[in-house]
Formats: sequence, C-alpha cells, structure tokens
Amino acid sequence: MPELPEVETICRTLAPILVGSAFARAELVWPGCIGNGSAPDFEASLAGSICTGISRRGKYLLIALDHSRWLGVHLRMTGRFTMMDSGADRDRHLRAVLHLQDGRELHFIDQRKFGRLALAFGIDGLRHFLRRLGPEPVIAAARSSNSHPGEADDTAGSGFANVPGPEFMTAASLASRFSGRRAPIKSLLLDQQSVAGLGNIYVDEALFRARIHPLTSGGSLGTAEIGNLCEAILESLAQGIENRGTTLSDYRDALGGTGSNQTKLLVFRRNGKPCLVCGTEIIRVRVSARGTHICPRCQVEPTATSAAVRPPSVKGD
DNA sequence: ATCCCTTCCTGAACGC
DNA sequence: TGCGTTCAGGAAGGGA
Repeated sequence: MPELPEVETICRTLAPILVGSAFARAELVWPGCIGNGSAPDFEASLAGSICTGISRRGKYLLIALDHSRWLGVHLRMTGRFTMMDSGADRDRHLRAVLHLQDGRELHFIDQRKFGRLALAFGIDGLRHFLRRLGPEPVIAAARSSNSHPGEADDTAGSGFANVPGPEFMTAASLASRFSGRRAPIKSLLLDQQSVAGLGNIYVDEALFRARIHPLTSGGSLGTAEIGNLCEAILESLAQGIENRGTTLSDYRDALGGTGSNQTKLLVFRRNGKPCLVCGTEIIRVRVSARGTHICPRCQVEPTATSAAVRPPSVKGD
C-alpha cells in the first residue's frame, strides 16, 4: 500500500526516465481507472502531451504536462507504475498503458482496481484536485524544491515548482486540527486533512515512536505529546524514504524494484514478536476498522481518568 | 461539525 | 479437492 515514502520513491525513480518524453496515446485496458471525465477525453488530452516534471503531494503522484496540465495519480492499495519496452509482456492486472512516442510503455497495474488516473487543467484545476489534502510533512533533505510556502509557480516545465505551495506540517498545525476532537488519534492521522501522506503502516510506526496509544482521543493530547508525535511522523517517513519504501506484497518502484523498509519496521505486522524497546509482545488490535499494532507497555491505553488528567510523560523507564 | 459505517475490488487465507 | 466465507484497506459519501 503506497504511502508517502513509497510514492516519493516512485516519483524519484520515474522522473529520470519520463521527464522530457512525449506521450503518443493512452490505452485504457480498464476504463474504470479514469477518475474524472470520460475515457475518450482522457485519451484525447494525453495524446501528444510532453511530461515536463514529476512531483508528489501527500500520496498523489503528479505528472506535469505541457500547457499547464497535470496527470494526477492515486495508487490506493495496489496500484503501481512500471516502465516497459515496446510490446512487453502484460501483467494480468494491467489497467492502462501510456504509450510514449519513443515506443516505451508506462504500464499502470492495479490488482484491486482502487487506483485512479485523473487529468487536471490549469493551476486552479490542480488546486481543486488537491483540495482535500492537509499540511505536507517536509522531510529534511528529501526535496530540492525551489518554491516557497504559499507561493504558486504556474510555469510549466519547472518540475517541482509547478505545484501550488502547500502548508507544511508543524506541531502547531497538528494541534489546531486535533483541538476539540474526540476521535482516536489513529483515525485523525489517517484523515488526509490532518496531515497528507500517512497510511496504516506509518501511522502505527509514528504512534509507537511517540509512545502514544492509538485510541487516545486527539483533543486530549498535550503540547509536548503533539511535539513528539510531529517528530515521530517525520522520523518514520524519513526512514521509509531512506529505505526506498515498504514492500509487504505489491509495492514496487517505477523500475520494478522493491523497498527494504519492511525489515526496519518497529511494530507494523510485528504482532507476536518482542518490542524492540522493552521486549513486551507486540499485539494487534482494531482501531477504526484498521489492523493496528502496538506495544501494550510502551503505549499505555488511555482511561477516563488519564484522559482528563494527563500523566507525566515517561522518560527512560 | 463530527464521527462512524458502507462501498468499491480482488486474492489470500481460512473452515468445513 | 473444492467450495463458500472472511479479511485486508484509502478515500468518498451518506446517515446519525
């Protein structure tokens, strides 16, 4: 399931082999993968377009085209892109082929048919496409962006700069979104309006790092806890990017490569194994209908009293 | 406004 | 062996 680090890795592996190339035509093997507009419109719009840059916002992959247009892609659960040579073998889950004028084929493969491709026209179209996304976590040294917060650069062909400048995630932005909320912190972190890019894996990892139980209500978190959580999110995502993503089953980068972050996970799918901090057995519970992995000792479940009166944070057992 | 449930979809892992 | 059932989950949409 591609989350921010996986989409970032796809972005980085796809850019050097796609930017500057021209699309010849789109072949929609399963037209249902088009997220907006009609299939004929999609095919007509893509034909002849030149890829001028590739970037990412949250879990969206944004392929910039000439004439201020973007191909926005959400991979959801099992979607992936692979660059293939002309006439290459076709995966049984192939949903679309984006033919390039040089003969190569960009294959969009998606076992479960949740992923979508959509075209956005103009900077306002792109803003509309991204309207539901909250602040972007900025990973240190992860980007060479030359845009500034709040500054939208509409110049086609300038790579990263042609995405509207997002608000960046900070402890303050999290605090304002958690304030007054009674829902479990895990639910709030999965909501892309709180922070863009987190999914089930990195939420569990970040909450463990911050020693926060996923059922803790968002509004009950104190300033220090939110500060820790903010850092934990950035650390979890940075580690994921460093390891080129987490490959538990389907995920591959644009070159077909797997990530290695699955070997570095602290709690996700480690139920039954010892906590790497205290040795207690990791358990799997359900929170907002999601499989959730916690260390029951490092992440103490909130009670009615502890939610009302915050206990002192645990320092070094 | 907020929160929770359902829907979409396929294939793996079950149980009988 | 082979069938049917359950589970996995990101985001949108609907109902309470």
